[in-house]
Amino acid sequence: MISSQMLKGVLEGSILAIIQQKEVYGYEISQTLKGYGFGEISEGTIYPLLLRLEKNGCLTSVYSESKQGPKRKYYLLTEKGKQELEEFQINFQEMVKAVFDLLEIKK
Amino acid sequence: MISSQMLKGVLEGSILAIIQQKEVYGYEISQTLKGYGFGEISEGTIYPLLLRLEKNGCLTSVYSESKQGPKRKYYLLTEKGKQELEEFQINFQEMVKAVFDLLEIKK
DNA sequence: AGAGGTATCTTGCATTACAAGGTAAAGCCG
DNA sequence: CGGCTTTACCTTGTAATGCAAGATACCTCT
Repeated sequence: MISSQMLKGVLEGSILAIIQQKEVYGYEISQTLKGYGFGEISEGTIYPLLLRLEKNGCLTSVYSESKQGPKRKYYLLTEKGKQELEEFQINFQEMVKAVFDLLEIKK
Repeated sequence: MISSQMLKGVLEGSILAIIQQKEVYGYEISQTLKGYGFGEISEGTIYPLLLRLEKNGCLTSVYSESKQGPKRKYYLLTEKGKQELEEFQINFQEMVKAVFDLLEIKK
């Protein structure tokens, strides 16, 4: 499982990426992340992060009824959110390159 | 430049990797990291991290005179440090795979 | 003596993942 | 109906860690 420290700064971008793909709600995001191999991400992690991004202007949200439980809060990327996501992708690749360059030398 | 949050959990492993390659001292590590594209890593970041790893049992250190300045503190990996480094490599690759899988879908 | 580069370390702050817990709606089953 | 499970959202407090800022000290060159 991915260490909690290694997730910092990566989780936010990953969640933006999930939301870009389709309209989702918080609880669904935690399931999706698990499916991609992120392991069990606590709801105590996801909800504050979503609220932060919304307050931030990266996301907007809409409440919607559900047939099998309480209301769901669906999220959508704003223009700013899309920009953030692009910056994240560039940043992430840069970081991965730096670490790989470093690790490869010892082979 | 790589965001500060994205470094968390990555920097420790990267420093272990540098030390494995050769005996180095703290100040030199900051130069090396810059060379690999990590950007300017503050000494307020590196020294506490090194002390932590040493207290941790991952590193040992030796003071050595220098001809061009104050004494240098050289670091060496212990057996435990090598194990940590290997775990980091596995963990890091797992994380990168998860994020890449996620990002790739939108293409 | 003074300036600048080398080298180590400490203190306090900001960010962020998470455990733990709280609230509530819908369905199922006895 | 009454209790259990699942779904769904949120809050509070804690731990980890990168960093700015600053302190200390050695060496060389002018």
